[in-house]
Amino acid sequence: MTLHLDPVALNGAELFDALGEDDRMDVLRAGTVRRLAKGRRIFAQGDPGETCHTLLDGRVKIVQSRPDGGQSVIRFIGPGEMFGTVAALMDRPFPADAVAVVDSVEIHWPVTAMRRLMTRFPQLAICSAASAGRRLFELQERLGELSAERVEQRIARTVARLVRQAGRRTEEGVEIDFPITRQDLAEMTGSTLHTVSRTLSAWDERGVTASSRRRLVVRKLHLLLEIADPDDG
Amino acid sequence: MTLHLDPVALNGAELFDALGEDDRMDVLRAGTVRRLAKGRRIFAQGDPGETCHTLLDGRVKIVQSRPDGGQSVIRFIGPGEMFGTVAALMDRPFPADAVAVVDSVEIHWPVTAMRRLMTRFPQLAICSAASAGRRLFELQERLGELSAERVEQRIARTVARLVRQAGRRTEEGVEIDFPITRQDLAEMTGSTLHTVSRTLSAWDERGVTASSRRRLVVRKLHLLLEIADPDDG
DNA sequence: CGGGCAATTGAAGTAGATCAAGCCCAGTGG
DNA sequence: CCACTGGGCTTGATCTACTTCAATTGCCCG
Repeated sequence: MTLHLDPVALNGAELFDALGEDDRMDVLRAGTVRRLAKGRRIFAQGDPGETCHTLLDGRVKIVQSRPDGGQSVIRFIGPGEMFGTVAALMDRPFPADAVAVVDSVEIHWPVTAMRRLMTRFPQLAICSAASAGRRLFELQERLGELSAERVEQRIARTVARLVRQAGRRTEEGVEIDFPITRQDLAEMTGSTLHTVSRTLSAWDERGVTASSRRRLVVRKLHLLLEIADPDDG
Repeated sequence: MTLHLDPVALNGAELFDALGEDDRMDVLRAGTVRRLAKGRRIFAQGDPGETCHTLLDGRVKIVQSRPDGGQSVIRFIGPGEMFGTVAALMDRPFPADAVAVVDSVEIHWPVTAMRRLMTRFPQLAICSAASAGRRLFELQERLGELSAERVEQRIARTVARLVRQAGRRTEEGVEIDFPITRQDLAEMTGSTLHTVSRTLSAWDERGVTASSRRRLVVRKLHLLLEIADPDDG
């Protein structure tokens, strides 16, 4: 089965925004597009980083597992975002697993091909550096939060971030457009599913959110932001 | 007073390792070398990122201050490392302060000049992307630690990292070669100076470390690593 | 020699982890 | 169609590693 190759599919993809349509087509042809069934692991922590990926549709979770058996959710990838690229370009093993959380579509390139493309289109190299920079800043921010803020505040910030990344307006409010568990939230905030559960229950009570099994709707964003940033921001 | 411009001074500097001596000289000439008295602030959080820096000698602390008044020590920079570069290249304000913790020497370039240099020597661009990647991975690691490990373990890891970055062999053991306070350690581990003080006291007791005012010597590295990584690694 | 930054150390309080028990609901297969 | 099963969620009770508060000491530099 062949998926159609539409250069427009890459509109908004961070890696390709700076390229013209013709160039995009060349880049597309050098890669492989494939469907990913929900739950499918795209690469595993420790695998040699030999491929660069960009998500075209769906949602992918990047999870790091720690020696003690615990996991950390590093981030969720949305359409247009690349992943696995930094590791590949640095010839390092992947530092985390990548798992499709819903049925998704991605395109991927062997790192050798990507290097060739980057030589030909320096914009690609610059974009990928910028993307690394953005993530560096984001992590720095999260590091500061994690060491200074209380759990509720961290959960609020995390949910607010998810709203920005994956919020879909509904009549009820803004819904996170992919299934997310309390456990996920716990692993993103350095907490436990128990505490997350209690927190969400309390928020539901107050009408801030409406959460259910794998589903999260923010009904009063202003209140959430208030919790995330008490003395305003 | 003119500091002499010795291309060899840049040996081991991550940004320049890939360049020949002639090219290095060109790069050097485009920048400004200056001494930094201990305590001197090189740039401040929020300043427009208009300069790229590389430390030639000494030690620089990168500190983020949070809205609530607290601070996070993001990292310490040693000779050869660059700083402020990612922000500058992305046209973002600096996300943190940079402060010289001992008398130091740095070289810095206006970001416009650095962009020109990077076009001329693509290696510079690639190196700086790689450097961002390394730091990205390091932060990911720290994020995982911070959310999962107990304070003592985090302090141990942090000290172990400092030993790697700034350890100097002495007859007593390995000494961190710049002045560091309990407060610094607390801000690096997301803890308080009280807890750090108690922890170091306990370690001193056991002969793991020998700490005093702004000074830290690791006497039994194997024990420290044991604490940092209980079930081996 | 004195002023202030760094560090120590005790005592008390608490956020949130951990332990424990049970419930709810979406699939699955008979 | 209904019973079963297991993953996801809730909620109470207890426990504890840290923070916070408070006081004191000691070191270094001017």
